Amino acid sequence: MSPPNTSSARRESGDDRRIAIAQAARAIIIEKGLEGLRTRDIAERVGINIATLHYHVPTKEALVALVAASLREDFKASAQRHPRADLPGLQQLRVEFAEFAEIVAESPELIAVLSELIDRARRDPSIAEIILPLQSFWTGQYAEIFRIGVSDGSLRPDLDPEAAAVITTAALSDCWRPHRRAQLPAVTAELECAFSFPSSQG
Amino acid sequence: MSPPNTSSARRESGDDRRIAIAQAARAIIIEKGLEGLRTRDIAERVGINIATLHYHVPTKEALVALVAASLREDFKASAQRHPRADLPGLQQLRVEFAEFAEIVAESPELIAVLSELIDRARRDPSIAEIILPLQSFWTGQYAEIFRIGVSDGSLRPDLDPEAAAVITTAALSDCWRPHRRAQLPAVTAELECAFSFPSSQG
DNA sequence: CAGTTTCTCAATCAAATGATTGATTGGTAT
DNA sequence: ATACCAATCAATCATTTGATTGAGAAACTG
Repeated sequence: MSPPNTSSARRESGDDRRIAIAQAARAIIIEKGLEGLRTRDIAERVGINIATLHYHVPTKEALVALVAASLREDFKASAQRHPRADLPGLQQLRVEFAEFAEIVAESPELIAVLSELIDRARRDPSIAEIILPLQSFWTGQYAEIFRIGVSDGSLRPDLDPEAAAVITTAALSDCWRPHRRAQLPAVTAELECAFSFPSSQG
Repeated sequence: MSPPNTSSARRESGDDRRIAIAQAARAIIIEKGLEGLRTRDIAERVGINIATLHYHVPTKEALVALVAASLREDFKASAQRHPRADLPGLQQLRVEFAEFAEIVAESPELIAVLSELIDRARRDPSIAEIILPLQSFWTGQYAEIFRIGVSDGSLRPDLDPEAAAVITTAALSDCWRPHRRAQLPAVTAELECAFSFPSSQG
């Protein structure tokens, strides 16, 4: 039994290990898709043996669920930032768009992992159970902003908050993709025009 | 060498074979994703030997490209239907939405194949080369309708056709997914409101 | 410290996977 | 009928794949 490379290194805790495994899996999904995700490649990237990987995450299915859970954790972290509840709806929308643009800039490739998991969610209820509520939550936040905007008169009175939220999140997601990224500013500007109330422009 | 199951069956032509292979692959992608696409499963579904599959489509990569090409063929077939060029922009938009709803109803699961290929396009230039032009073409059609609508006054004069087209196609694609399908009518209605010119409502 | 639990590893397993080989069959032209 | 080419097949290959086993090390606990 050869000693660890760093002879004085403590073992990572189980939780830290699983975080490292999830991060490695995410990186590989970005490169090769779920299609190319291999347990050995993950183990290698983390710097552990394949059996160790299985010790911490017993099946490949559990591994994909771990990736989904790690996305949920990330999402939770960014959901802690509250929108400025004192601002008119239209202003809140602008703030959300600016924050979204920041996320895209910080994590340009996260959409690849998300998209793969959304595709898998259709086929795998355990992934759907994690991913779909994230989507709903995100859409729900926009719906709430739209309701506020309709109430305060900064957004169109005939606007359907739920439908507008779907349109918005769909458009933003599409602009997260590499070949659409350059269009994000134009798309957010158009969304603002589309939903704002012309007689209360401000 | 055992005789074929249907002793009087003619051999299929190479083109017919490849069509059958593409269709079988599409069906399997819907069930299992690209992740679960296996050459032997395809061969079995078509009713041929694995070596025969390789005879017609030499590599798995070529197989995925064949699937993408078959989507392109489908798309071409539906792109033959011309929009009513004599109608105002807003009316054309309504016609497009109605036709889109028909496609969704006819081919509810096509989005799964499309989505998997869009994900792969990011990682594989040969797929991107097929899939991205399809997307651009679709978006371009909406942009053209928006330009017409701005000109004829049925749509908002401050509307950005390209951005509006991205928003529209993104929202429609999202509503093709199973968990969003019920929202398609509300979303198309909201898109109409968002882009129409209030003083020329008709 | 000793005992127990957790974690890690190399080696291995059984099956799957994309692909190949060589023989045979089907189809066509002369 | 023959020759040639296209297509098909069973058998096979080499490698990969998710997962397991059993021994040993590391960490924890009393």
